[in-house]
Amino acid sequence: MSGKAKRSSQKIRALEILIRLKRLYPDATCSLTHDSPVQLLVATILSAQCTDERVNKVTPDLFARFPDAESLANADLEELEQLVRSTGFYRNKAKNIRAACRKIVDDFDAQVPGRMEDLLQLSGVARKTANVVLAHAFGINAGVTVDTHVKRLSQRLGFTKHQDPVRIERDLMKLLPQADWENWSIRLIYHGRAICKARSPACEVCQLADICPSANIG
DNA sequence: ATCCCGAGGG
DNA sequence: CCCTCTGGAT
Repeated sequence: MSGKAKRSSQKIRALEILIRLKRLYPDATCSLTHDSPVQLLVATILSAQCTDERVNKVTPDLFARFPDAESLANADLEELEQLVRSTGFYRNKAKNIRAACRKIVDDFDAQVPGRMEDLLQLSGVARKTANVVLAHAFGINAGVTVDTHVKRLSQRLGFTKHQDPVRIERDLMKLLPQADWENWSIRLIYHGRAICKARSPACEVCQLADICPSANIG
């Protein structure tokens, strides 16, 4: 098959997968609890190498104490560290959250910027976090959110051979219509959590097994 | 490439 | 014990 024909068939397979995942997870959405763009930004920074479930356990106390960019920008670092401690990497996360909020207050009129270019200037924010904020706080499909689940499932499904999240994102952006970029990410994350687990994928009950090159049935 | 880092599962 | 969880900076 020619390269062009191969890409075309991959696109068709990707859309079929998306149809099935929409049926499996019709109400899939961002599962980080938040009341504002800055709270979503902070929750997303905290979600690095940590389940959303655990992030959601610390954010109620965190946002009760520091509800907005101004209070987070002026937070006592030790107190901030203790509030986010159980999410892991807590020194980096606390430092990044405070620094990012200081920049938001100083340079962006205390409002989370709605542009990729600006978000990437905030400490602790790279494309993954920026894509989450743009998609769920601003409704902007700037790219494909590539976290550990999207990376693993996209590889297993045969849609990228790369390891670098930026290259994986580029492959997925070519593969999918822009309107489905965030649909892809959110559904793959749900499916990765429930079925296509890192350690022991449940291929026996996976609804994608018949069109997955990595499926291992019996 | 390496470091940051806690909590839970197997 | 080892691996994984919605990564990012050096």
